[in-house]
Amino acid sequence: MPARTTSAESADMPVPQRLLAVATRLFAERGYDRTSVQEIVEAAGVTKGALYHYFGSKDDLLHEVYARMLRLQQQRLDAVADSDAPVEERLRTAAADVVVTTIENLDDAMIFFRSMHQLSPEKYKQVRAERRRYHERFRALVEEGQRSGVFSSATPADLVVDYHFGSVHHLSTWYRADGPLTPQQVADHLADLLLRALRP
Amino acid sequence: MPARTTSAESADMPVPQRLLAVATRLFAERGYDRTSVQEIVEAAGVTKGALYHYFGSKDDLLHEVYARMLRLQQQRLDAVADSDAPVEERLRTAAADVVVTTIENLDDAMIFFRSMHQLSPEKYKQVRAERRRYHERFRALVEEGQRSGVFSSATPADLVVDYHFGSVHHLSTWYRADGPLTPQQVADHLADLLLRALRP
DNA sequence: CCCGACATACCGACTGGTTAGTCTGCCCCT
DNA sequence: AGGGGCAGACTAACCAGTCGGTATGTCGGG
Repeated sequence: MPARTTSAESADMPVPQRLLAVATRLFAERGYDRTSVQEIVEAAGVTKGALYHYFGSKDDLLHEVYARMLRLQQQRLDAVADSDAPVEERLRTAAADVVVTTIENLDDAMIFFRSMHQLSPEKYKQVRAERRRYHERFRALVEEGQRSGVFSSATPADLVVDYHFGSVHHLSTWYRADGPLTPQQVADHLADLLLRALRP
Repeated sequence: MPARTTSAESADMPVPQRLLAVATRLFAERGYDRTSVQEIVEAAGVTKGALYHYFGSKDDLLHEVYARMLRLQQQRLDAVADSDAPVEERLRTAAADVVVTTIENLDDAMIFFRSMHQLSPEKYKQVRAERRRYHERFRALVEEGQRSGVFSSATPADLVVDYHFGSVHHLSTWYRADGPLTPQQVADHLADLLLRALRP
């Protein structure tokens, strides 16, 4: 048993998942470019043969991380946006939710915002498109509130959304699990800042 | 005259500056790891000998970009924070100013937030330390306003600052020079959002 | 006024090491 | 007995950094 691996990425997990879990961690720690395929397979306790048996390329591994993250967040946003609570509450919930899920998957988020441009051009395009869909759904909430007068229209909805997601990206830079605030507390604060900025 | 280069990075600029300008552009376009020293020297119209005559390593080139950016922004923040305008106005000016200078040096900013972790450990530490100094100066403004009651204390100053700088980081992802808003307009909007979020 | 000594600026071939991805084949399960 | 799951050696392409060499310039002394 060489080079200790973290908790659940050990021997009992099926090889494909194990590879993905290890790759996620290493990409987050060292970055995509600086992580060699050799390092990944060693940490997963297999060889290159296994990796290329399940994945077409190193790039595929990265893409999987994105697909997983995008699926999760889009799903959760849709659920919130489709509810029939007042728009104020829907936005607050959505804004806080994306913060919590980002913190809970901080490795994925780190990779997302730091290594996105290292995807192959076509996969990059695809990820951008899905990202935009998410973004637009969120913006629709802001616009709805602005039209109905619940939110101030002083700032274009686009900018408001970019403002908020900027802080979400930024989370992986400063949030520490051993810090004083729980994910939920951070989320509540950030959602609160957004809603306060939007007060008429 | 091979491979057209952009405007001012051409033959009349002294070699060291030219190398730095070209490297900045390429790092922003393709990322640090994916830009080879060979590509840099070719685009600058010199050879490796020249590059290693002026710079100790590829890493040095990256560090220069950071040093330039940090110097500029710290200088501007200090000037604003030291003025004797009301804290509300000082914060608004500082918040808008960092947005404008970030947009005006979008390549540098892109590199900053995407390639920082590719610096050698000691240079990385140094950059982080200077960055923290900047951050703290900014936070002091928020805290001052909170103590004097001009700003709401609902959110810890730390979080407020991270919220705002998140959006600044994010700028290089979405801001386009050919978009509808001028840098100053974006800056005013973002500063406004910050100040509005801080209303008591 | 010229000559040699030394320096600065740069060239470009080379090296040692690393990398993603391939291929052949073994092993085990069905 | 046949195929999925994997091992591990191999290859071809790079890459950062080095090094000996050259061209141009500068300066002091005879």
